[in-house]
Amino acid sequence: MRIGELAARTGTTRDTIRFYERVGLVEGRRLPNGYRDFAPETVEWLAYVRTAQTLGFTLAEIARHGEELREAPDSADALSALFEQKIQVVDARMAELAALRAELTDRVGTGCPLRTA
Amino acid sequence: MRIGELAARTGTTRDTIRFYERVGLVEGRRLPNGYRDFAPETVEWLAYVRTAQTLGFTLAEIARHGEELREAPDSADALSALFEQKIQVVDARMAELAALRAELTDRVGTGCPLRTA
DNA sequence: CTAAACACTGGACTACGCTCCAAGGTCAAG
DNA sequence: CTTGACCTTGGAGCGTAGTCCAGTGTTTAG
Repeated sequence: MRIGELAARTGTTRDTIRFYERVGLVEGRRLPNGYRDFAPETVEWLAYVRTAQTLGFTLAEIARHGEELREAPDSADALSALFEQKIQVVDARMAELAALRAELTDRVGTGCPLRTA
Repeated sequence: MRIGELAARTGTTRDTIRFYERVGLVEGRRLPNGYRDFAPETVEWLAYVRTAQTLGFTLAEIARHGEELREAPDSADALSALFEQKIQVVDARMAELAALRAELTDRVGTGCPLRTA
C-alpha cells in the first residue's frame, strides 16, 4: 500500500505518516521507484497509535511499547502490564480531580475564592 | 511578595512565573523600582494552576476559567459545572481505556498481535 | 504525448509550555 | 563603595506533534 492510500484509510495525512516514520512509529519498505510500501496491518497499527495517543501516551512511548511488545516473550502479559499501568495513572488523575473538586467546592462555599486579586 | 519568594513558595522558577504573566495566568502589581509584587493569594492560585494542569487543562483554559469565575454571578455553580465537565472527559477516557484493554487482551489471546510487520 | 495525480526530499513554520541567557538596574550588608 | 543577591527586559532555543511548501520525479489516463 502506498502512502496516500494508508493516509486515506487511517484518516491521517501523508505528511503525518512521513513524520511517524521519522520518529520510528511506522516502517515501510520501499518500491524500486523509491515510493513507500506499507503492509496492510499498518492500518490497524495506526488506529492503535491514535487510540493510545488519546489516552495520553506520547509518540515516543507508543513506539517504545510497540518494540517492547514485539520483543516480549509473552505479549499478553506485557500488554496487560502496560495497560494496567496506564489505568493506574488515569485512576490517580481521577482521584486528584475528585479531591480538587471537593476542595474548590468547600472553598467557594466559605467565601474564599481562589483568586482575590 | 517578590518573584523569587513566589517561585520558592510554589516550587516554580522566576522564568516560569514571568511566562505565566505573559500569558495572563498571573497578575502582579509593580513596586516603584519596577519589581513585580504579588499578592499572598497568588501562592494558592499557582498551586491550583498546577493541579488543573496535571488534569489536562491548558494554560489558556485555566486563565480563561479564572476570568470566568471572577465574573460569574455564582462561582460555586460555575466551578461545579467546570469540573463536572472535566470529570466527564476523564470518565470517557477511562471507558475508552477499559475498552481498549479488553480488545487488546482478546486479540493477543487469539494470536493476533497488533503489529505483525 | 501531455496533463493530472501521486510520490519524493529537505526545510521552514506553528502552538504549547517552558528554560536559558545576556546585559543591565536595585538594594542591603560589610 | 563594593560585592552579591535579587530584579528587569528581550530574545533565543527546546521538545512534542505535527503542517505546509517548493522543487522534483513517477505513474496513469485520455
